[in-house]
Amino acid sequence: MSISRYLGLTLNTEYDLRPEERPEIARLPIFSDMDETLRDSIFSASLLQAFPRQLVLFEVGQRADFLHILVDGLVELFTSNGDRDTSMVIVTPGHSFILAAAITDMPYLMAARTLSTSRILLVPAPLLRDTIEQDGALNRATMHELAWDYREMVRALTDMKLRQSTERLANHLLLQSRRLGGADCFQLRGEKRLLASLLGMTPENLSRAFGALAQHGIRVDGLTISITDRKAMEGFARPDPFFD
Amino acid sequence: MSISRYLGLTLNTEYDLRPEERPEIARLPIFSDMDETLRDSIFSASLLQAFPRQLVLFEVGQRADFLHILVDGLVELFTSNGDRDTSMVIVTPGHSFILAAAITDMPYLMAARTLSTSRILLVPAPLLRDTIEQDGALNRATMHELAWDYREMVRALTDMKLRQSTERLANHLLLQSRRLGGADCFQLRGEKRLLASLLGMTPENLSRAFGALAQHGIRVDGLTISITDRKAMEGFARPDPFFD
DNA sequence: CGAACCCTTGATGGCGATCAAACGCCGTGG
DNA sequence: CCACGGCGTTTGATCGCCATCAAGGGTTCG
Repeated sequence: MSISRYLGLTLNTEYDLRPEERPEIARLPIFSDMDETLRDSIFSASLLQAFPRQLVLFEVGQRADFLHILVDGLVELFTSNGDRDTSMVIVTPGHSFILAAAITDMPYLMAARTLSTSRILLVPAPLLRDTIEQDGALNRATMHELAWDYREMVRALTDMKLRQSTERLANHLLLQSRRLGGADCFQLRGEKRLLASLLGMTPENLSRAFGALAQHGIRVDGLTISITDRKAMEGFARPDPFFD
Repeated sequence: MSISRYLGLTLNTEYDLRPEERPEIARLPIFSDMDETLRDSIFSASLLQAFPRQLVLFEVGQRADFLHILVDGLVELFTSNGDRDTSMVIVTPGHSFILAAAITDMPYLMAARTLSTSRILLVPAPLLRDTIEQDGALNRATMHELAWDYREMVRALTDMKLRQSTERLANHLLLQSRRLGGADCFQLRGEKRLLASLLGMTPENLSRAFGALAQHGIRVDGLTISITDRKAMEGFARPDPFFD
């Protein structure tokens, strides 16, 4: 099976997983606890591919022939409605994507594009489904990842339904800070227009929302965010203790 | 283990699963293909409970001790933000709910209440997790249900981000019609205010949206919906071929 | 019969989208 | 090296969708 044919183009960055690369991939959460023999058989049938930035990996509606696992780089999952489109998830290294489609053998509900140069492991979906049934650890890991993705979607939907845009931004920033161990200063990954789309707003309003948060303990300089008054920030954002 | 203690109240409708009820439950999609011995051991440890309508089953943040499976009735999953709340999912008979929380052993992200008198099977979460690892069919069924729930969430989120309220209503009605085999006339389940909350709008605007759809081939009489001009309806709603 | 409660309809206001223009940054090409 | 053009961001002005507030009609239930 050729990935080039699957993608409809030829890239010289396509190759089978090399032996020296396997340990790095094997440490990913989804594979780390599984049986070594089965893991090797998955790796032998998988392909590690490097993609340039801004490349569309697949479109909505295609069949999910491969589970995608982002080894490094950055990937955006997005959907469109004809005229308008919106980004749904930002995939960070070490995470799989379109797991639900690969497991149920159904068409993608989201399209994917690389935001930066990315290396992606492509695991044939039928092999994944077979191996899941033979290996309890892989099974658990897959289930957990899927459950986690589900919870992220629940959170994004409640965010969209219950909060207005500036509150969404505030909570997003607090969450980013928390994920970096409570850092008061950090960098946004990617352009602001991407963040705007992720939060369900326009770039113009994101800009205004950043301005409004200056009153609540946030300073912005380009892509670097500083939380100057965490108390004020939390008072404005009212993060949910179970979600955020 | 007492469900009454778990719920913090005593109801005379609590009992272990009776032998004559097992065949009915065993036909549910999640159990239908699994090993009979394991299924019986699950049933022996589970409880079938009847709840009156408008009862809150659990709140956000509680630990997921049981997987819930709705045998009959109607259940709403909802979240709140302190002052405001919104309904996230309507659970119909034959489906499990809070599967993600039960599998990952994490707190509920959504609360649940019965919309009508409901019978619910309560499966201890640890037993579920153990049995999933022993039974491939249950494993597959669980994974599929979880993946399906995920896809429903993706759909709801894109709906909220890309469409305005009247379009969401129109597509919801078309989808209901499709799920009933293309019926041109059907009944809404539950009150309209519930539908409004599910679609992320106020009851007032839902009413106005129904009025606006009169121009596009919809007639409403109480809870009965008639699609009088399907072409016009689809022209207005522009359903996505992969989502809707 | 009255009291809730839901649904509807109208009036008003606010949040956020759209349109428009200017600024800064960075690439290329003269 | 500088001029130019493209693109992302910012800021301002305006418009539209939708929430809110308010009131009236219908139904259900005590």
